[in-house]
Amino acid sequence: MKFEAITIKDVAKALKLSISTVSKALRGSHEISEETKRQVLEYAREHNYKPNPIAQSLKRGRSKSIGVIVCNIDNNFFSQVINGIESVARQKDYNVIITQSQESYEREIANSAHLSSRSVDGLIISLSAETKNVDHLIQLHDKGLPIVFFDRVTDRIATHQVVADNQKGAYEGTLHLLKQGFRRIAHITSSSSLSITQERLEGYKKALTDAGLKPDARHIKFCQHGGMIPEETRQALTELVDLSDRPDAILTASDRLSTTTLSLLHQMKIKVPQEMALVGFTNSISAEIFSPSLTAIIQPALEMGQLTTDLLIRLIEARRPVTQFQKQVLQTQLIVRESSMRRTL
Amino acid sequence: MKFEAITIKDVAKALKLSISTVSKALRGSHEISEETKRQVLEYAREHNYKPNPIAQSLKRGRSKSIGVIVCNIDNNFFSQVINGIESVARQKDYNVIITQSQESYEREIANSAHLSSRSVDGLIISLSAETKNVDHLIQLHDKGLPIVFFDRVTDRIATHQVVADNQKGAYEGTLHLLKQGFRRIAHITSSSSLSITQERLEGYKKALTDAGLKPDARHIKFCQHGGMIPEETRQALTELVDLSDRPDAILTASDRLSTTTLSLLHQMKIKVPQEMALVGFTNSISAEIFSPSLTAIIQPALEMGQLTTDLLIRLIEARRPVTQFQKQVLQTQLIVRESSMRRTL
DNA sequence: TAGCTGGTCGCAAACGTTTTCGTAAAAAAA
DNA sequence: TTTTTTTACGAAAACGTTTGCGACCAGCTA
Repeated sequence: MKFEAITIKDVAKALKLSISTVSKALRGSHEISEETKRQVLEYAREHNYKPNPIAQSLKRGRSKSIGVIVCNIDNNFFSQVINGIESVARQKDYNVIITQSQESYEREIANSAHLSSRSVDGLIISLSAETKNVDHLIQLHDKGLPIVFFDRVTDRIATHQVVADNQKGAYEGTLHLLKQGFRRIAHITSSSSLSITQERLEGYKKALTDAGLKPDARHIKFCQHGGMIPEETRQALTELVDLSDRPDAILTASDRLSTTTLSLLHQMKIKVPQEMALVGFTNSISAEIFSPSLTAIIQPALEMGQLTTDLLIRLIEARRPVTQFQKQVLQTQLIVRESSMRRTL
Repeated sequence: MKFEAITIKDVAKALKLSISTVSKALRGSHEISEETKRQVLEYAREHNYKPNPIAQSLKRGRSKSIGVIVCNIDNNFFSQVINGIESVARQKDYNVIITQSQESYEREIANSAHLSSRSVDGLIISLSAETKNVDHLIQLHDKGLPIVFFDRVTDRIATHQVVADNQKGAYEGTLHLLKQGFRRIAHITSSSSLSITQERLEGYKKALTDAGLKPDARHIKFCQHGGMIPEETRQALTELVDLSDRPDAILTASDRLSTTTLSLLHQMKIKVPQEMALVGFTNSISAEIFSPSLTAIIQPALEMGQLTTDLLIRLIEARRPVTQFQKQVLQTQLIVRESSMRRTL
């Protein structure tokens, strides 16, 4: 199977011009007469000439593609972010190559190596739950690969970051539960090494403290694999439920954790919100039709993707080394629904 | 910003060998002595030499990447298919470039053109709801680009197809509703031009006919945009609800249609399943925690992605033109939950 | 007339590989 | 020893572009 395309050489031969003349004409060089340009452009259009992007990449040393590493595509938050990435990338004529780490450190390393060897011009990444060490990214960054982080970021690499205001989001979610009268509020969160985990945890603690409550370590459960292993979440929830002073509400820190927790509560026949209220970070488009409808802390996922990509492309196309880096912080939104109501609506 | 990598030339210079010797040594050619090979391999490993894939692509005329066009990534069915695609592609060392048509014919054309100009070695596609004409794909296929269809297929191009047994799936879903005692069963489906729409419609009709009921055209609603425009689904549902002999059950034909319909029923304060039962084609991982939990016809999405990719790669790597094409039909699975129960569980 | 200037265009190198072919030296056969 | 074969390597072309530079010609100036 061969896919034969017309090349610049064919155009040159047909028009009895040199290859370089054709090339310059196509790029509108001033060295070429208007008449010749017209001929070339016309012939190219008629015969549907498209420059071979691979040859261009080789020549220019840029591939016009960006790599993306997310933990999982099968998740509304990330798929929405990717929608944002794609929209900006397409508009600026970049390709997007998406890979999934599945929350695995190994796969994150493999993916980043693979992407860089595929000559992406830049990398967008949200760290995996297992990742504690970012040396693999530091190496790439030191070699000159532009990187922008979103969501799960690290300060060990000097570059742009795009995040939600996680602390505030968690604070508001917790505050809402407090206002509803819940007092023993637990927190199921992701790997403790993640930036989002730390920030959300702080917001959670701060809300409790501000309300005169003391955060209880037994009420805080970490899922090192970010909920990719269901058993992990089950374990965390079971421990909470078995506590002598069982919590009356839970704040979950991620999309997958939220849906898994709700699902497990169903299985355990624990009534939500009567026996256990729930507020979760989630961008699930179905949160409204959950049973009960789920009070959600929503991140502006689309915007995050767009902003991240915009920053990355600026980095890629910068003429001189960039030394000033931004940390963009976007606001979350709390949508109150049944799962956090003191009395069912 | 430049990303400097070590090239074969650097290796040659360092070892005082010619470029061709190094190249052959790296590929384990028999015409290079064991000693030289050892040296080259060692040096390459130590200095982390990676062949430049762009140069290789240019030389070989293959890019080791495959393009994917789906209507939407933000959807469990497609994201699971993509998981399948990715797993096989990665294993065979292919890159995957994912694009979304958003159910738009225009975008499908633009994406296919873009992907082919980006020199993908093959294309995986599930047609958009708006697509009635596949000339753009025929052109690419005629030029020699291997294509494999999944889910929403067309017979106008002679190539492999991977689909679910849509007719049987719809038949079983409808039959289940009938067995539960529902008699006025409506069907909300996608664009009538889609293969899946036709097949599911047939299954639905056959189940009714086999039960001695006559399919009623007023009970069948098409959404030309596949539910991407919420208003479209609302319109369809409203018309059904306003019928003098209002249906007592609905079979929805796609992931998005199912969740949207359930959501709209909530908004309309129509009790499910008491006033309106619901069975839907969906791969949503949250169907179990919907309110009520949603009876689902599940497609083996992961397998579909894997099979599709396997077939495509075989096509790409075929030494001689392939003339025998397969239509792989995978079985669906019906998961009965509350939304289709005559009496709530 | 001789020298300059602009305007057009082509030559050739370069990007990093792979691969065909040629060739020197070493080994084997005569 | 001479001839043939084998072994091990290098030169160069090719993939499709882009681009610096030189060549050529017309028209102009002095």
